[in-house]
Amino acid sequence: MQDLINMLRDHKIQPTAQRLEVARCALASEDHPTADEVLAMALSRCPTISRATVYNTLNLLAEKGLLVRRTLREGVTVFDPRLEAHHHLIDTETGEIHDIPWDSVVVGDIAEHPEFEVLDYEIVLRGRRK
Amino acid sequence: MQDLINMLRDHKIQPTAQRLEVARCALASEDHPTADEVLAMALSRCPTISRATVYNTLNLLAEKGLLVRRTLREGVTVFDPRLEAHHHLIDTETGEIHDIPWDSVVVGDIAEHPEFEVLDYEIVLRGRRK
DNA sequence: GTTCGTGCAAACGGTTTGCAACAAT
DNA sequence: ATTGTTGCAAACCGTTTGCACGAAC
Repeated sequence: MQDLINMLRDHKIQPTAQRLEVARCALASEDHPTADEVLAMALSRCPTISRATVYNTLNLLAEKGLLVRRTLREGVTVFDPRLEAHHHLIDTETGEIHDIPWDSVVVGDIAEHPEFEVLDYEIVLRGRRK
Repeated sequence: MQDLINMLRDHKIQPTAQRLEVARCALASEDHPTADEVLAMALSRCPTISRATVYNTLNLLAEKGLLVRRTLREGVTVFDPRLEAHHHLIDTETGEIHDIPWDSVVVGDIAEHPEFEVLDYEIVLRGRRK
């Protein structure tokens, strides 16, 4: 708890009750929650929190580098608390997003592109439960 | 033109004027247009076409396998007429999406995942013009 | 008392849907 | 006559924004 407060302070975010709750839910999540899913989680402990505050806070956390916004699902933005590079596997049946360690996919070489300098890449795998 | 009609017929799509125009715009596109971008293109030749028809037709074409819906941009679905496997490079400055040949990225090995059978994967590269 | 964060409601943008008019067979 | 397609408008859903109230320094 105190850790959370310090983490927010370190990133120049004033720790309020609502922000702490949003951060707690989003940063601890093993999933890749949408804003509405974070709202649902947060409401149980913080029954007056509003959708706007959740959106504002998630965007603030993303802006300050504590979360990453990702476009892995159609129509919604999901928030990813894992900051280390990794890939994603999307369950084709349920839509669930799972993290894949960076090293579990060996990318040999990315051919020089004549016009672009490649800064970053990410692999999206799709699969189904065995 | 006749080719287009046949292509639609082959996929059990009744070729109407509007559908031909949407197909023409979307399938010939080098870009990865959004529905609204297709609408804008289609309107010049087919001035009465409606947004609903464009959406319906694009979804129909995707359903029948002539187009692929992709979630490469936040908030919008883009339509991709390239059916062969390929990757994508997103210009971090402009947001433009470019196709990357499948072979230009050598993926060595995807580690066996204990719980999932990987059916498919795709690489999203991000970069900027040199 | 000023600054900043909150909550509500309205607005917004992309997308889907219900429905009445309309072809086409 | 039946079937399927169009265009409009309304609805929908995720997200952002304007604004007044309220808390904290």
